[in-house]
Amino acid sequence: MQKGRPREFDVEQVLDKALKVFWEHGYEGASLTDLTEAMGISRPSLYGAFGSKEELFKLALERYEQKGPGSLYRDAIAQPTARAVVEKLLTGCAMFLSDPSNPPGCLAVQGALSCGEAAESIKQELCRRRSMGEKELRDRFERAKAEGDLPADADPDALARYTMTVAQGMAVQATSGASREALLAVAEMALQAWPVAKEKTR
Amino acid sequence: MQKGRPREFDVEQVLDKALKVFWEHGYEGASLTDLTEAMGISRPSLYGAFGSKEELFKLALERYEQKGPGSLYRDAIAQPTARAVVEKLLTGCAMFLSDPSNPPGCLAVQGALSCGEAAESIKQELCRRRSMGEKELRDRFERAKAEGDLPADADPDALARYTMTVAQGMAVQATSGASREALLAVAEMALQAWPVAKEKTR
DNA sequence: CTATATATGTACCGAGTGGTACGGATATAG
DNA sequence: CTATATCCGTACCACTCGGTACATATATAG
Repeated sequence: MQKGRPREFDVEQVLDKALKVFWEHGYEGASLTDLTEAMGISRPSLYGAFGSKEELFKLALERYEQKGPGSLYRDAIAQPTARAVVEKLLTGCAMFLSDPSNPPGCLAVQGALSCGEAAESIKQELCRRRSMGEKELRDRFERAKAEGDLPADADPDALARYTMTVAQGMAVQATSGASREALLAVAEMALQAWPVAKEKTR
Repeated sequence: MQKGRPREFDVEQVLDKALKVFWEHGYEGASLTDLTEAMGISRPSLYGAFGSKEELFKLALERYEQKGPGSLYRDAIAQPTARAVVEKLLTGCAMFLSDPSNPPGCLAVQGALSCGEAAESIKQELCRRRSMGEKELRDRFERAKAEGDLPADADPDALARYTMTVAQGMAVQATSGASREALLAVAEMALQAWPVAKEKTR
């Protein structure tokens, strides 16, 4: 066992509280006072356990992706067809973004979409994560194209970007108060744009 | 003519500078120091001419909508068919969001998507403006439906929300560095989802 | 000219920011 | 027990935030 006085709080538990605050107010909008009050610990305890506000945010972000988008993307990409991938992803987004047990919207979108100089690195980190998601989709669509599951003239790059655009737009909508039904309707509507494989058109 | 010492700067000119700063860094991310330096005036001059940071932002926002989205929406809604409306709107968004003479992205989306308590009223104001845009679209689509330009089973509400979702997603993409070509491709892709009038399907 | 009204620059305000020094409390190791 | 290591709470740091008091400069009105 560890030497010295043991900490009086559960790290993952207070990290969840911090995540919620960042989720609601973004990186810059969440002050240390907001955070420590929600987490129920003092500032020195926070710094002792997490290092800095920036590191705390990154840990909260990892926890966020682990709980939400991570499994969502994994499940989606595992679907047998490109269309099913997008269907799963967009309906999953609709559900997740409007989950009443979470703040509305997406941390990776609204966490630091625009910010002051101090948060520039956070902004770029979030941007990087979003483009990683886009890349995963693109790779999946490349494969679908090779498997004949997408038309030969399909553009995996454009399809991935379109899908991410809809997902990110849904995040903005959710933050603005859109209902779950509304988001699901958007997901369904977005799917109408999906190209059909050649076998089906012939 | 006005009595007293005349101001030594052009109000609209410095307002444009302020707009640019808000556009790049959002409401909270733009400090008074950032603003006054960009505008080339002192703090008391700023307060004398604009009242407060919040009022300055609202004036900049009006100027923003006047220069950009305002005419864009007007032109789009004036199109003869619902499909043409959306085509005009989304391609217009793609062009505007990636206009190299402006900061990338959309002030109404990224200006205060999430924020601290202090900016809550700004956040809600932007939210209100976005939903006004959505309402304009919905009304236009209602009309299109009545005119037989949209199928009888079309859902103007869902169509408007879908269109706004894509537009807002494009704003996030633009902020993240998406190129003009990429945004135009998204707009084109999004149009594939558009329902065709019954005459054409029969 | 004087009186008045507005703008400007300097220098400042209180409040809040992220972050920490330090002493006392609480655990294990010997 | 003592020694050591870690944690906690108070109280504080320098800095930045949005906003302003005040004296001075510059215009018009009479």
